[in-house]
Amino acid sequence: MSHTLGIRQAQKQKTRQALLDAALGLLEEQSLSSLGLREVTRAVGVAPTAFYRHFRSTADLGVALVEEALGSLHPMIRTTVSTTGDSEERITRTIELIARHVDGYPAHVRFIARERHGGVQPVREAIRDQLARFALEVKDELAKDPVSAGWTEDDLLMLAHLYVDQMLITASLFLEALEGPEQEREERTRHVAQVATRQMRLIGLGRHHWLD
Amino acid sequence: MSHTLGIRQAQKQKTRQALLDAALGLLEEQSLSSLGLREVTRAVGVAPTAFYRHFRSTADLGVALVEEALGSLHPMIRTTVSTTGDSEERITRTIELIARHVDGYPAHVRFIARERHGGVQPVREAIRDQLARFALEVKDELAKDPVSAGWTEDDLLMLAHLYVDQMLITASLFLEALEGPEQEREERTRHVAQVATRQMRLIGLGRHHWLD
DNA sequence: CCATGCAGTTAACAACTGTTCTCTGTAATT
DNA sequence: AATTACAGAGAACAGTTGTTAACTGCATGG
Repeated sequence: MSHTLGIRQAQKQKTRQALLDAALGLLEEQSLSSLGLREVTRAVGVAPTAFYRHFRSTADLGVALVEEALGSLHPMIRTTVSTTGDSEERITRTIELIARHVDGYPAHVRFIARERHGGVQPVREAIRDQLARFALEVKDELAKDPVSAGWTEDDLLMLAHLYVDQMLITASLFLEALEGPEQEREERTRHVAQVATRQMRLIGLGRHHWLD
Repeated sequence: MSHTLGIRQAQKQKTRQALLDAALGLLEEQSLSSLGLREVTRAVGVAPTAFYRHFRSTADLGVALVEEALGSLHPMIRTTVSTTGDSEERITRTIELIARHVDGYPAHVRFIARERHGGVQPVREAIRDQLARFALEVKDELAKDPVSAGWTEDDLLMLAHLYVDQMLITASLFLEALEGPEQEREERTRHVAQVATRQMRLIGLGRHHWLD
């Protein structure tokens, strides 16, 4: 069912993506609410008016960026949480996967962390919705685990939210470590991983004794 | 040692505070990186150039706002964490205190949540430093608790950070509940409190079984 | 009581912003 | 082959921005 786009539509998507990429770059040093439409088009090398062919406003572009940054992440979440092995192994693998993701898409991570509580309402809402979806997916995976026997849906969901928030905080800390001076980078990254691992371990302990 | 300010200095501090208040108000609907100096002075009813008598830039004003929003919070933290009673009582009281604080200073809470990962580096750093101080204070209080016997300093600190982050997330959720439509407000607030309580309880459980 | 310091004002600057309208070239459709 | 649709260019708009300079009035310290 994948219809090959005509030259026309292909070129359009290309500039659209260029706008998204340029915006993401500019957002390393500012927030979305101060991102100007002209600023973005200038970075791409296109006329300011061309912007309107793709987005109604920078807020609209922000929502598209949320889609790009989080939309493609769902399969990864599912496979990560449902990975086999004892809980210690699972924690190590999860932390490692977060670190790898931050390494691969630092601008995406920064954008989500920055705009989650940022000044643009539609973007905040889009992020909140995506994270709620993540929490639901994590909940479903948690439910499959024998440890979750006897848990109510509500309790599973509150634990899922705890995990999701914790993963976001960890990702943001990894990012800060990356932004620091090169020589401290490795040590800071290791430190973040070590702390995050123990926090996850502690939460896991609480999980095991929840029904006592 | 409190020297009564002259008429001159008193008036200066008055306008300075007016600038801070106006900025905090304007920041409800945008981020600091898009806050204009003229915008602030206009809201106060003062000439744009007067701004420079108090702050070098809006980033500088942001740092001052961090001080105002978090600086006065330290005594509260100490007394809260060190409050007596069993852990269930302590959790209830902590959540209630957070809710009360968000109710009393919503703009401050919003500002911290928004700019913690925001686009202005000096402000991010100021918030990070203050939160690190909080974590240290929480650590000190945790250390006094008999439950912490045998814990390493590192483990106490990682738990303290977990608590601080959790408190911030909870505060932000309370704020979102406040911002919603009036009729849902009470129920949403109750729901946030309920989830946060159980998350704290689960972390507390993990804490008790940490040395197993 | 007079001289100084300084919070706040006024005016002007070049540079920037979002948005509208009109136009052009060319891929897509008929 | 002729027509249409539409991504992008270009120019112009009124309004905004941060920053500088020179000023005014008044509380303060000698």
